[in-house]
Amino acid sequence: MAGITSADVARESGVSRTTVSYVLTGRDGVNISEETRRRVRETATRLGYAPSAAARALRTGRSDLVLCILPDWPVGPVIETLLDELADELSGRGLSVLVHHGRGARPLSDLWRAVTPRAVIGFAPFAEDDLLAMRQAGIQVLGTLGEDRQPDPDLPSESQLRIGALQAECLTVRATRLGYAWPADARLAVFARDRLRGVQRICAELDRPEPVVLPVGLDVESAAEAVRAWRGLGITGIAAYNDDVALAVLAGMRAEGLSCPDDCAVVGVDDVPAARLAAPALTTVSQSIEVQARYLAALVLADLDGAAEKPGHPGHGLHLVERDSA
Amino acid sequence: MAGITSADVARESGVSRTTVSYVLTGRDGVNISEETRRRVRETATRLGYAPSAAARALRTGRSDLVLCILPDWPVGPVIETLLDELADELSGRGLSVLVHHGRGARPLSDLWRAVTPRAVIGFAPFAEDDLLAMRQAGIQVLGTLGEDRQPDPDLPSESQLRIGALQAECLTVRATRLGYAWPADARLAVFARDRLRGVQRICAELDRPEPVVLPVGLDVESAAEAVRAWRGLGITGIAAYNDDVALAVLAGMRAEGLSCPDDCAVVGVDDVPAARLAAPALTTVSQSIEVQARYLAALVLADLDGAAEKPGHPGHGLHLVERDSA
DNA sequence: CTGAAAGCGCTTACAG
DNA sequence: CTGAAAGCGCTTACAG
Repeated sequence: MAGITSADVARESGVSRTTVSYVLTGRDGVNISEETRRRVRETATRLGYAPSAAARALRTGRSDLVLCILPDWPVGPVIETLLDELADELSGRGLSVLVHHGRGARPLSDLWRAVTPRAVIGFAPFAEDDLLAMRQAGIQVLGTLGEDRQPDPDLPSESQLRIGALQAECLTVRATRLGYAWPADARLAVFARDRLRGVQRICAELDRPEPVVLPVGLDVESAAEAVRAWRGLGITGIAAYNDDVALAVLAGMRAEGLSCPDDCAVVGVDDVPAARLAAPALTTVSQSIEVQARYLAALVLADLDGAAEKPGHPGHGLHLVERDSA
Repeated sequence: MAGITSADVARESGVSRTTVSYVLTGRDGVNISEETRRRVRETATRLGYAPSAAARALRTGRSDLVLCILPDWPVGPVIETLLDELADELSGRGLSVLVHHGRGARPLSDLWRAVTPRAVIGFAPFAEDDLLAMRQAGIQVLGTLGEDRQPDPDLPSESQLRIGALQAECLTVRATRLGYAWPADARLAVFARDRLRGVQRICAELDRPEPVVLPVGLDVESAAEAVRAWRGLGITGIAAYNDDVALAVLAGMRAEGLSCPDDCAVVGVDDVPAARLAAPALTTVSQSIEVQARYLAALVLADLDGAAEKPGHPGHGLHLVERDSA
């Protein structure tokens, strides 16, 4: 039992709970003597008083939390960094970021009610009724990239598309026929689909043949098999779903005695630490996390402040990191 | 405003709020006709009623949340998987896992009050007063590996020690003098220290010279510099802080024209996907996440059930994954 | 400038 | 078998 309530602070400092509340929540409108304010604050810290968030949430209908809903698989260092930066950005305004892994696997509905967050940021689309309920409860709902409209599941994400396009633009400089290394983990298919479409779009624009899609697991065997197949088709450029998959392709080529980029070029996505350390160093598409995090934070804060106009979208912040593999 | 309260459900189904509460929280002690139960439940779902977690938390002083406090840097795939498994394990009992990144950087005190969690799991030591306050509030506080005692910051973590020891045991088979590849990121020093101590302990036991500690950043340059220095000292086995650092060492050796494991063996930690894809495939120490997650979940649930005895510790679940680099 | 009082939505003894 | 009522701790019109 922590047990220190605002009533304790009031009694101890000889004022009413009203005054305690006014002093502690910092309402400037009310005139309270500087002396009283000082005394209340002093008592509060002396008693170790911290307001009950549950009571406050019940009363005001809102907490100081921002809830991030992640998919139910390990999201990798990029998202992790994003979360971290977002938390930093928001903590200055008294907002805490809470992350829930496992969207999809576990029911979401209870969670946002349990937290009554100020905003919810989804890293994968929400179910229609979840979305509606959150909106009705007055919660700000944001998509990954600050897309305020709920992304239509059938509509490709513009930034995923851009990722694939950047990969293809890089590869088509030297390669005519492209391969696409599809991730083995089925849960990644949503993103893979859109990235692949980006590759396809560029191929179509340049009148190149369709990219040949092959699944690549995170082991040498699986990758070597794909590499052999691509090789047989005369393919000399591979766009991989992400760096992990790209690293597998590199290992597969090595196992097959092929040299990169001479025999075949490879481009990844994410720029994980291992990318620059690979042999050859991996060319990859990187997202500038800071920009993204700052934009997300700005959106949340704009809503918090009841700002009329939203901050402008900073663009996708994607760029190619050219190294040796392509 | 969602606005559907238990009162609405009560009115709509012609019973009192008491009855609604009894039916929905599933108290078996009270005798309520099956017919009434059915009607209440039906009305609740029809109206889309979900109890206010804030009110429930205020009333009972407890929510159905388990709060995990992570350090303020990207924790890597191992912890991510652990979190995910833990969430799965706990969701069966109606508990949701919420993760907070950024321990240290941002104030913790407000957070656990805002969430009133059932349990808090810390992946880095808590401040003494935070710990005290949480215990006082009746919150179960657990360490990373289910260590129920608050780890003494000056006392090495037994499992970190074991990690280093496993690395050293593997390397000392062939190498006499060892090097330790220390992570460039200062925030990792807490763990690096204990892993290094594990290496030192084995070296001492075998009457080998002290390992030579050198910082290694996640780039070829930095690693190559360290490799040259170790080389000059006649060192032929390197224990790396984790797989990322080990990959850097491998890249550094490659840059220096050295061959692994012939010129020098390397052992990492974590078994990230890139480890098995490296050239040569990286020998590494792996933690069995499932065991760890299940144990953590069991601890939380035992407390929830008011069990007298705690589940037995499953051991550290560490093992060496032998591949080609050592 | 400060206090008494209502009410957020729930759970739970307690009385019928 | 079911309901009226208290109370969790807070905020905030409202009245002095």
